[in-house]
Amino acid sequence: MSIRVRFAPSPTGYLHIGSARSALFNWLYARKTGGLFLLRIEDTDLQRSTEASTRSIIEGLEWLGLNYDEEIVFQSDNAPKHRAAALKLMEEGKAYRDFTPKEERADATIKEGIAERARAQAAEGGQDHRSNPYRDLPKEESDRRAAAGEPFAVRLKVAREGKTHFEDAVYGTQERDYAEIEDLVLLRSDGHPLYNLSVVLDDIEMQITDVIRGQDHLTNTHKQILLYEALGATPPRFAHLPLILAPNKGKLSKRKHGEVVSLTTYRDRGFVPAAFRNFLALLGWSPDTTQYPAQIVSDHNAVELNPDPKTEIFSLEELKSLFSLERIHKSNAVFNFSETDPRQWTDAKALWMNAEYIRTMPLDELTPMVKAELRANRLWREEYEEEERVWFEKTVDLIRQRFFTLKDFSAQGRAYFSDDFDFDDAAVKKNLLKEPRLKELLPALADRLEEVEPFNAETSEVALRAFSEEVGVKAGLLINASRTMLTGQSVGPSMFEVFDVIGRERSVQRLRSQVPWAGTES
RNA sequence: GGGGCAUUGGUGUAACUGGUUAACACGCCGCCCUCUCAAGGCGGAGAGUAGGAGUUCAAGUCUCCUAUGCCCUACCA
Repeated sequence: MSIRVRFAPSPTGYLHIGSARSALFNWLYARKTGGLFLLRIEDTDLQRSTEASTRSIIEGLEWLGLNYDEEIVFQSDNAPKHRAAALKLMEEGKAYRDFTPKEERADATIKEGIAERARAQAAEGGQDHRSNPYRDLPKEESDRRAAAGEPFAVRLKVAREGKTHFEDAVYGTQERDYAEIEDLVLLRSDGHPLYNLSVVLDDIEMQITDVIRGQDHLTNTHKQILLYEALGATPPRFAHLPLILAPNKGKLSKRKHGEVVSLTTYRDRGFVPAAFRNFLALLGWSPDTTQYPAQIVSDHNAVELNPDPKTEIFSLEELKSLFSLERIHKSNAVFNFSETDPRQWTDAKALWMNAEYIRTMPLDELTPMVKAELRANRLWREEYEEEERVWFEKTVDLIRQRFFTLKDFSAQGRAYFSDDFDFDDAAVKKNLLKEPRLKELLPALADRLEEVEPFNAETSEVALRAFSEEVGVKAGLLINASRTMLTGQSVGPSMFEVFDVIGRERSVQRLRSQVPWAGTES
């Protein structure tokens, strides 16, 4: 039977990077095995589910390049079936009506409530999960009370003796005594089916063969196994993924950590999808490096692996071919970032990887992203597409070497695409104001450059060096001053390459500008 | 309170069925290159594998205990 896996997020907010990684692992597994990757939106919590979240989840998957097969399943559509299944279990004597009045509890105190109740039970001489008074209520009485309109929840009747077990692809053999599992609620008293029931039923219906999900569901799995058994279905294989934690090893949540946990943040802050995907893949999984530089077959295509055993840069094809459930880790991974240092707003390795992709990826894959970035900042000109395409690509290729995100193209890179750019104060101070003569030297340099023919990196260098010798100043002085005049910054590519790309006309014009000196006269 | 899972430099990870001075990537520091900043090259600091006990000729790898963290324990998902 061919592999069928699913990604089943609940649309109660942005797509969390941990969920994104679950999606990625599912996708990789499906693509590697030639199986199918399905999407199911678990929108059974009507209050919290929003259409906007659903959209953002789909967008996020698309951004990461994780295409799904078949139609999206909305779990809420299946609620009637889930209800019917629960009722059927009841008829078969595998579930029962619980007429205990519903206990209302505030979300905030729920954890305390659980612990408190457990402690109380322990004090009474041990917890007995089979002590529900309605568990063995005669059928006639149960039916009568239900018919009379008394509200009830439906609970699974867990056997008194026995154990559940399953083999987790990551965590190994898992076993749990029935005594430790309560008679879980299948249907709320308002008839609403609950999570464990819905998941199991949907996974059966979608013929899921492998459930790959967060480790937070590891213990829930035992309950689900019980349901598979009650329903007479074969459980799928399970693979639980380690969690992604915050730097303090605590839970990574939007409430506490803000936008770093949201996948869309990475899109909005200039990440290349392939880079972030690559980074996520290495959180909780690592390839079997002993296989390099072997050629592996995936999707029936031979994939040439990067022969460098030290690299952690993997293309999608490489990830697909290298991925295996066996090499997923058991321990949680820390997502390292600083909440106070803006330069470390996200994991340093992710940032490095993004820079690595930006400077090494094929130019024709990068330019569309740069185009989108420039366009969003009104820096894009249609000429870049046609008559100035060569210039555009040359410029992108030049400046990408020291950029970290796509945002840099419109920020630090602004001066290459527009005459309207800002001067960095520190740069002006360091490269221009320190030497008063520059105010006259730079326009003079402009005069020289105007005569150079042709105008390019080599000729501008010759001209500048000759000029510096003539006037008796170090070439570096003029070079650094020029950089600031032409780009507003103190750092950037080799100055002569910059001259070349900015062009004679704009270079000369900017060198003659008095703007940086304006207002500095004492 | 009960149960489950985990624990290798700051972070991500490696280390075949126990076998030389615990490896790599990111980060950090230094040197080289140099017009700046990156990149690149070279080098360095940083863990004796959470702690303890045991098994063994030999333990990061096996066993037990402790600690810590995370998850579950809900008519949430």
